[in-house]
Formats: sequence, structure tokens, C-alpha cells
Amino acid sequence: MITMSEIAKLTHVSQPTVSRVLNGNPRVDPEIRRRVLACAKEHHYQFNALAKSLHGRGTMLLGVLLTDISNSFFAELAKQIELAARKRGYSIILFNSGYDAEKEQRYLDILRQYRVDGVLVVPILQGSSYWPECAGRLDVPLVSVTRRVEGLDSVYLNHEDASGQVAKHLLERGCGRFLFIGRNMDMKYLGFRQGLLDRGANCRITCMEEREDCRLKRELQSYLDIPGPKPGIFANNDVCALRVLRILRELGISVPEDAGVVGFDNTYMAGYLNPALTSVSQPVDRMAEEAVARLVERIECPEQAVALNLELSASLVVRESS
Amino acid sequence: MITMSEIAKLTHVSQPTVSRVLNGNPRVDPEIRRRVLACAKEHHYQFNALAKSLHGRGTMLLGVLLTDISNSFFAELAKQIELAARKRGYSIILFNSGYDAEKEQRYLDILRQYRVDGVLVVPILQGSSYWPECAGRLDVPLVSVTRRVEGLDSVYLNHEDASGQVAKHLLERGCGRFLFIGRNMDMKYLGFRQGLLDRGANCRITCMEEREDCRLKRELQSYLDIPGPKPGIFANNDVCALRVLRILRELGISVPEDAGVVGFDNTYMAGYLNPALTSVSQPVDRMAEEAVARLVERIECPEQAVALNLELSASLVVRESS
DNA sequence: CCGGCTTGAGAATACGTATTCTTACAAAAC
DNA sequence: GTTTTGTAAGAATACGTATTCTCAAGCCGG
Repeated sequence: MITMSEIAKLTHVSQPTVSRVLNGNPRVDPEIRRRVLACAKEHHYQFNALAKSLHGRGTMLLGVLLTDISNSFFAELAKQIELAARKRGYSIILFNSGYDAEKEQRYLDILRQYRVDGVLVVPILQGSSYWPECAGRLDVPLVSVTRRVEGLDSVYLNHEDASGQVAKHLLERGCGRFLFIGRNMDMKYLGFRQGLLDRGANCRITCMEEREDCRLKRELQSYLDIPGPKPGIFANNDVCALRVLRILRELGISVPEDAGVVGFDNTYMAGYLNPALTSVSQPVDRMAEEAVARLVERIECPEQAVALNLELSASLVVRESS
Repeated sequence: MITMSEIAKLTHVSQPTVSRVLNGNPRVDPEIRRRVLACAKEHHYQFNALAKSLHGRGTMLLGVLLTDISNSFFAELAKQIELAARKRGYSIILFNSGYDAEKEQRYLDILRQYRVDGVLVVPILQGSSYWPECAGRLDVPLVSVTRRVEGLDSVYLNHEDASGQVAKHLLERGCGRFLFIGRNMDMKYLGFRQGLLDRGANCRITCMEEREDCRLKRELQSYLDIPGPKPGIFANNDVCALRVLRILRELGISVPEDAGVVGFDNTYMAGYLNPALTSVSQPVDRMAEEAVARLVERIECPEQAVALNLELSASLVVRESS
């Protein structure tokens, strides 16, 4: 690949002059400019971003550290982040932690090695001092997206509020006992629970971990075998809800007559399912846009000290499953 | 961020000595090694990958240029590519062309600017000389994944064969007229068509472009309004099939009784849909692995000249929709 | 006791670019 | 006609690292 020095030799000028031409510096002889540009074009010159950034102007690279891109929600998030970054001239280096804390660490180190100008992360570890420490070591701005992290810029959804809406909705649809599928320390669970209690619902609230299909089916079956009012099932994401719908069908439970089901993320498939899935819609494009905007702002004006939180609100998209 | 020279100053040695210590060169005094390592650790030293690669050893970056990561199939592909690359010590820079040829061009230029060691692409443009030219300009190995490109290393699926299997299957299930949804120049369509003709099926074969929902619905309706034998519908990907299933349901057509539906890619949701979707399964992990393996091989031994094609075969996963 | 070999470590250099410094020359001002 | 100002473009340097070259000291065999 041709370099400035080589162009300089070919056109009988000095390398700095070539640099000036290619960077649009006006103080250069038109004839020389013409020669240099022609030569550069002929040899398909592309500036070396590495050498450029070595000089100190930044790499125009953003690190993006996701948990699992094969989840449609994160895939969409990645896509929107890439768009938002590109709009501002940044490219992204992408990693999947796969919910593995050790990988997350390693990948952060790699991002540091490539001197990315900033990092967007969907964090997994929760120890309160962990992330601020990471940010300190990183030496570049770090923004958390999707989750709120104390001491870090964060762009996230108000999960409690969203889950409260789900609670309200399922109560209105006549459900009398409630099942959350996901982690019991998840904000979605806490919000759901609180939403039910706030409305004085005198009801049973259960939390069930997301398992592989057959085990989930067994557990769901024993839950439903116990006689009781109509259950309202809240799955912590659409993929989980999809599986639940399938299992309920195999168990002969009709939705929404015998049970209400609500998902989370409102991925594109939700509206096409049978029955179409009621789901909490996250403003994923806005989230990506705001997170990138915040990150780039930090990169370009590093002085402001205080961490900012941007809490977005979700809307429940009601469909056939509830 | 601390540099080798700074460590050198702090430990009263020269910068090359620090370089030797950090690169594990054995010919260095144990006491100095100890001091240097301690200092590096204390200041969280991370080598500057940019400076390193400027010296000529390559960036250990692979460019990945996809069409649309929000499609589950490509998301999974991206994930597997990332895994395979990481296994070999490479990181990836990711771009979405969004099926836009101009963007594809621009992104290839950016990858060149970052001096990636190689590029994996899901190509969109088809002009026969286009890609070989690109590869020439790129100056680094270029491997096409998912599609076969003349004159380029390619890892792809035998679409004709896969689509032939679909044809056979739908014929066996009693379908008497056939509808392909996608581009009529797509290998899937050609293979489907050929598969039907090969079996002497004396039948109507239609091709319909993938449109937005309401338009697709109108076109499907007028297709189905014409009396005839049971239709076999082959959608060019699972997302499309998902939409078709929904539309058929709205039109009151039951699947698989009144129509057979087959998708492509066998994304994770296929098995959970109602009815569960029959789909062509691509060996996506193998495809990613082989493509990365081929690319890395090219990077590390650039001498071999001839382009290699690896054709993988698909398997039809039969479920409820056909 | 001297010449050759080994070894540890600093000096010099290269990678590709951008910037600052410097020089040479021309045009303008006196 | 001399000084000043302005300008075009080359020289030098810096960024962080790896490598090659160089040098000094220590060791061995003779």
C-alpha cells in the first residue's frame, strides 16, 4: 500500500508537502497539488489511520462490549450504535462477553491496546466499585448502555416503571396470580412485584429462573397444575416469551384465555407471532443514539466531571397474548 | 496511558530493554526484569497495538462487512466469526452495509485505512469483475462468506441443492403450485425452480418480491384467490416466512393443511413458532469457522494464488408448517 | 596473559503521519 | 536599492514500538 513518502518521491516533492495537499492545506502550489492528487488517486492512496492516531489525534474507534449479539435486541442495539457512531465519523470494534465476566475484563484490555477513543458497554458485573475502577484504568470515557451503573454515565430504561405497567396490564386482564421468568434480583422482577403490591393485589407472585426447554416445561407444568386464578406470565425478554408460548401450547393452555403472557424488548418478531406477543418496547434507536452522543461528547470535551444518567421510559405494546 | 519510555525512565533502563522484558526476551538481567515488570503492573501498562503494527507486524484486526446484523442469521454469523477470530488472536471491526453498495465501498476504504489484516464480507454487488478488483486494491486477503464470488475465496452454502430439497419436500407434501418469495435472480429461486422441473412437476411456479406487510398481503391474497392445487410457499429467509405465516393466518388459510410454508436459515425461533417452521438449516458455526480459518491462512501464508471455494451443504429441518 | 566468544544493554533507526521550524525566494514597502 | 513581509516547501522532529547495530564486560581456552 502506497505511502505519502512514496507519493512524494514519485512527484518530486517532500513528504510534508504531500501531507499538506492531502489534508487540504491551501498554501500549496496548484500545479503541485494537481500532480500529487493525480498520483494519489492513481495508486489508490488511503491514509494510515494507525500512524495518524499515533501522532495523537485519537483513533476514531469506539469499543462496543455486548453480552450476546445473537439476541435480537442486542443485535438491533449494535446496529443502531454502529449507525450513530458512523454518523459522527467513528467506527466500532465489537466484542461479545457472552455474560462471562472474565472475557469482559480481557476484552476491555484489548480495547485499551487498540487505544479506542471510548467504550460503550452492556455491563454484567455488579460489584459497586468495579466499574468506576475500570473506567479509571481505561483512561478513556466509558458509558453504560441498557443498565444503570453507579458512578458511570448510563443510558438505560426505567425497568421498574416498565414492569409496573406490565403488572397493571395483567391485573386489568383478569390475572390473579403472577409468574416472572428470569433472575429474582432483576430490576424487572422487583418492579413487577412492586407494581402488583402497589395496586393492593392480594396475590401469589412467583419467580422462576430461565432454564432449558424441557426443564422449564416441567416447572411451568407443576406451577400451572396447582389450581388457582388465571396466571399472568411475564418473561424477562421476548426470546424467553417465545419459548413460553410454545410450552403453553404443548401443555394445552390457550393464550390469552387461560393465561396472559408478556415479553420484553418488543423485538421485530413479537407482532408476527401466533398469538402476537404483548411486549415492553424499549426505544432502542434512541438509547443507542443517546449513548453514542454522550460518549462522543465525553471524548471531545473530557473536562466535565459528574456522571450523568439518562433514564428512558418504555411503552407497553399490547397484542393478542394478554 | 504509560509508555515503554516512561517505564524506562522510572526504572533507569533504556526503552529497548523494557521492550525486551515485556516481550519475554530471556536475555535480560533478572533483577531488571523484576523491576520493569513491577513498574508495568503498577501503572497498568498496555502495549499500544497501533504503534506495534505500524512497525509492520500486522494489526491483528479483521474487517467484517455484513449486510444486516439485525437479521438473526447474520447476528449469529457475526457472533461465530467473532469467536473464531478471537480463538486465533484476532479482533474484529464490524460494519453493516445495509444492502447499500455505496456504503459497502466506503466501509472497505475505512477498513483499508485501519490496515486490517484481512476482510470477511457478505457481498452484495454482483458485477463479475467488481470483487476481484476490490480484492486487488485492498492489498489484504478478502474472503466471501455466505455467497460464492468468482475469483475470490468463498465459503458458502449450496443454495441450489438446498432449494432442491425444499422442492422435493413440498412436492411430497402434496403441493401442486409453488411460490417463491424473494428475488428472481436469487440462487434459491433458481434451485427451487430447477428442483421442481427435474422432478417433472407440471406446475405453476411464481416468484414474488419481498414487500412491506400490507402490499405483500394483497399480493398473496390475489395469488391464493386463483383456484388451484395446494400451494407450497418458499420464503427466502425465516423472517420473511414469519411474516408469511402471519399473513396466511389473517387470510384464514391454515398451515400446513391449506398451504405449506418453508423458511431459510433455520434461526432459533423457527422451532418455537406456531406452527413450528420448516426451514433450511445453514451450518452457520462451521461456515464462520471455515471462513475465518481460510482468511487467517491467507494472511499468514500469502503466497498461494488460486482462489478456493468451500461449498457446504444444508439440511432441511421439517417441522409443522409443511 | 591475550584473543575470541558470549551476553546484557544502550544507541540508532524504521514504521507513516502531522507539526513545527527553517530556508529561500519573491513581492511589497520604504 | 534595501528592508520588510509573506509564502511555498523542505528539514527536523515526535508519536510508541521493535529491531538491528554497537559496545563493554565477563568468560573460556590456549
